[in-house]
Amino acid sequence: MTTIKDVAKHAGVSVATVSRVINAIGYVHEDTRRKVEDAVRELNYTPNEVARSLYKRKSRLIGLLLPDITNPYFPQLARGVEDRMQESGFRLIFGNSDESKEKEKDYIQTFIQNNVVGLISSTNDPDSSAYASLNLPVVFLDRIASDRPSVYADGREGGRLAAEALVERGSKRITILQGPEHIRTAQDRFRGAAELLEGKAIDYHIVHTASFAFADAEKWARQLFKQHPDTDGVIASNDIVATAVLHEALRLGKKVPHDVQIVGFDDIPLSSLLSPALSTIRQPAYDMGRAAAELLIAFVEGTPVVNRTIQMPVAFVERDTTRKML
Amino acid sequence: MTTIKDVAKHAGVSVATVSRVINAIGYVHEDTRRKVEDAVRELNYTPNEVARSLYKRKSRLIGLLLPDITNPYFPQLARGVEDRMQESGFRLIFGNSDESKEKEKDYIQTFIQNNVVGLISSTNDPDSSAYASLNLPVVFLDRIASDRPSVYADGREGGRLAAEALVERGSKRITILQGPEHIRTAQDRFRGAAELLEGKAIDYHIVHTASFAFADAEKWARQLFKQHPDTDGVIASNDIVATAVLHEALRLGKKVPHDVQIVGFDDIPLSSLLSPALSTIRQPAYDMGRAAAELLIAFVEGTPVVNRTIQMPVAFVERDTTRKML
DNA sequence: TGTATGTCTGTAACCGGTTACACATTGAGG
DNA sequence: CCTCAATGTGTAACCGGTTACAGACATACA
Repeated sequence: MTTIKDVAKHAGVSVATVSRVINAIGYVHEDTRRKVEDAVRELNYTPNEVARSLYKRKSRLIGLLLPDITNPYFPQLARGVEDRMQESGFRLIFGNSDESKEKEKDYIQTFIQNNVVGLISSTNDPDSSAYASLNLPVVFLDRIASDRPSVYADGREGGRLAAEALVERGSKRITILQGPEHIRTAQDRFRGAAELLEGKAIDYHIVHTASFAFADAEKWARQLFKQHPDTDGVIASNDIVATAVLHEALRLGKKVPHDVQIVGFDDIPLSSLLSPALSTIRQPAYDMGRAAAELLIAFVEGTPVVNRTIQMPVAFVERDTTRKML
Repeated sequence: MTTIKDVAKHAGVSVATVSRVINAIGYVHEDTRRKVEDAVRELNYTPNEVARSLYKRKSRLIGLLLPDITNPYFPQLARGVEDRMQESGFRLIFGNSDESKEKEKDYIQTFIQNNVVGLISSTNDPDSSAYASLNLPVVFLDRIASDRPSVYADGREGGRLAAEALVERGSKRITILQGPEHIRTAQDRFRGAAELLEGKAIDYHIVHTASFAFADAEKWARQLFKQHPDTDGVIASNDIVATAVLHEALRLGKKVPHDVQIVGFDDIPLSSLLSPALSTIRQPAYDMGRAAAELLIAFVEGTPVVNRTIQMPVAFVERDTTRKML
């Protein structure tokens, strides 16, 4: 690899001068600058980021920690983060945490060891000491942290919208699948839906669920229709679970949306491709990723930040698992 | 941050000794070792990877370059890579190339600047100079490079299996959606299918497609049924395209699989969730990711490697877009 | 003419590790 | 008791950048 010394020798100047040229800092004579630039070009030189990072104690790397990139919701978040970071010349060190504190700690550890300048995380426990003790800017994505920077969607409004959609379209006996208790955003959705139904004095039941995995979701779907066979409206905790419910309903010979209406949450790409296509509450995942990146960059670069927590809007996406309104 | 100097002072030894203890290299007296270990624990010290990387000119970082993590096929590859790398203590710098040579070069550049020890890439042009001139181990994933390490699925056999499945199940007028011409694996699938149909002297048509994106796929699906309305069997270049074809067929009022049979390629998670569920040729994406990581690790660590190119088996997954055989 | 200021450049210390080398100590074997 | 190898430890150079500082020179101004 060619180093700054090679360039210096080739251009007949000192390394300090080369450094000044590359970073466009301090005084450099026009002629000298040209000589150095020529040398850089001829030797095809690019500075070693590691050496830079060592001296400055700062890299151009950002840590990104997601539960599981295989879950169709997260690639969009990741892509949003990546695109925005890329625009400002930051690169991502990426890890799947599988919601394991152990793995999370491990990753945070190596992030620090690699001098990352910031961290974006979708952890279930933003208030854990692992984050509090970090003297690095951290942005929580799709998660809510008390009093720490975060970007998330308005789950409560989403829950409300889902419930409202079902009620308006005539569901009388609604079942809410309550998402994992340890995920605050999931609980917000649940709360929003429950509040609206309470307000309208509509009868509803709750089925508890503990994860967002499809394999588990099938189990809860079966349980749902066994416990509440006369349900005519289901609010699922996300689109994966909604898909499982849809499948189970069809398997039981129910007509969707005639016999049962179903509303999901997230609007993952899959949702529009199902038959019938899934009605759902859309979260702007890609934009949330971008927003989180934007926020982190502001912290890293010391730009003043007005809103440290950003709540993104949600919207009801009407497809074919809810009845058409006249 | 606590450095090796702090530990040395705290333990009353030199930095060299601390280094020896951490790396378990050279002679260190038992008592000294304990003192150092205590100091490490008390100060909660972890070595700075950047400094290490600078001296050794090698990091514990691997570059991973995928076209687009948002495409549901790639997260599984990525996850396979990540899991295997994680087991050996390597971390990933991740980038989306969008099949753009520009972005690819950019990423490769910064990978090198960050002293990555290896690179896994799903590029469309493995033989480009950008890779040839690299003096880094590179493994091509889901792509075929002439004479360079790569991991991919047996596309030709896959194409053959797809065609065979349709023929066995009675399709007489088959249309093959030929995938993007610049993607070798896609062409292999096409070739495999065409060969089998030639062999059986079955009439078939070809519709050209240029990408794997869903929006485009819908267009080709419409074109397909317009140009060949009597088609009773479709071999799609991947599951995304197959999904679009399925939608279009249903929209046109065709019964699937009675009127038209459809076979996809990849077996992305979506496929089993469609109604009717998609019959497809399964590629073991997760395992391919793992295999690529495994191969790269062997190169990095200098382990002798017997097979530099690994072809993974494919299998026909029978679901509901093909007729049941008796 | 003397001094201050601005321009230009190089030397060397520094970032936090690793390791070559020198040196001291110990124990075994003759 | 001497020699030699094995063991244990520290000093300092090195990785490839950045930057504080000093010195040289030119120009402006009193």
